[in-house]
Amino acid sequence: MKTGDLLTVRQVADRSGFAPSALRYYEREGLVAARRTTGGQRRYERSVLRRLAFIRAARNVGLTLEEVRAALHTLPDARTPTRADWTRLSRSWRRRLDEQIAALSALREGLDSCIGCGCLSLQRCAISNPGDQAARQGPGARYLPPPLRAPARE
Amino acid sequence: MKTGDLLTVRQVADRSGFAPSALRYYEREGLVAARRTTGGQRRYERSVLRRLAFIRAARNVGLTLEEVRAALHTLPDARTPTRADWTRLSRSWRRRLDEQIAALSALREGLDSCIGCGCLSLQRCAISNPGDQAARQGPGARYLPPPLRAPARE
DNA sequence: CTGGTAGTTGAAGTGAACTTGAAGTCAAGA
DNA sequence: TCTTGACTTCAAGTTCACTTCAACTACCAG
Repeated sequence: MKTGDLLTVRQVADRSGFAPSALRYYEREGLVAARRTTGGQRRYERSVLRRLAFIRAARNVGLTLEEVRAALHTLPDARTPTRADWTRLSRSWRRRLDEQIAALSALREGLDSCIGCGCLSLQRCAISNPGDQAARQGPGARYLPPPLRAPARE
Repeated sequence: MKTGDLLTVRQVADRSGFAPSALRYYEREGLVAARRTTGGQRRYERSVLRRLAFIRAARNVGLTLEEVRAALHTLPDARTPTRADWTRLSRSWRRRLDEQIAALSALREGLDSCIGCGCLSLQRCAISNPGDQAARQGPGARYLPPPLRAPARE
């Protein structure tokens, strides 16, 4: 199982926590790259692990793959990204986290004062109408997607 | 457009913010109920609005429809749910919100101390491994889904 | 009674993020 | 060299929460 300092797909899968199928998918989507053996098998550089850590972190924070791709495209192709590169990338998450925490806190406030008291009003409820975008006139509020969950255990 | 005190699908859609198609979907899924006219058209009782407010709130908090259905099934069929019924239902959200906020805060801590400093480690990073479920051996960490977002504006 | 808007159904489509399956190829230890 | 397990590709399937479509029917103001 010696492969110089290049990693097989299984090794990367084991160390990153992503399934091989996900790694192939990410490659198709341009999120990670791999070299090939003469026989066409993937061989990953070690730096892909940090990249994958970034991807997982970003997903956990709630970014879509599209956003992740955009972020990764701001990294230099030529050289291995430095600490400063990663720091710059992660700065935008900080803001996002702050916003998400604020949103959830608002919801919790609303829970105490609104649903907790039983008023659960369509017009004013902070939970059914977060951010006080109360009773949108148009086509009505769109889908507001899923949250951060505990990692699957099984 | 007078319909006694029963509401048409359009009226419910306008007042709840859900599209008619979503209302039909929820009915198929057993989340809301409607009576029918002799011609087969839906007529909703006013109480469906509170039920829908509950559904939207739960979705915003991040519950799946499956979980919402489970929650709604604990409501009494016979009588109109009381404030106490709704309060009981919403209590579990409180816990969920607390957990989500805690998770995000942990992520933010991790951001400052881990990615912020450039260490971004697969083994220890609080962001790529939330809750310190570090480096799961098995099939690897599963998909950890999207966040709470700002409501669509368009 | 007529016309037009609003409503009905069932089936199929959407999009994100992958997974699964079939059919075949490569790598490496014995 | 053989064999076995790891790997390859491409296409299709999965889940969630709906939306869209086609074809048809109901409701009700005039």
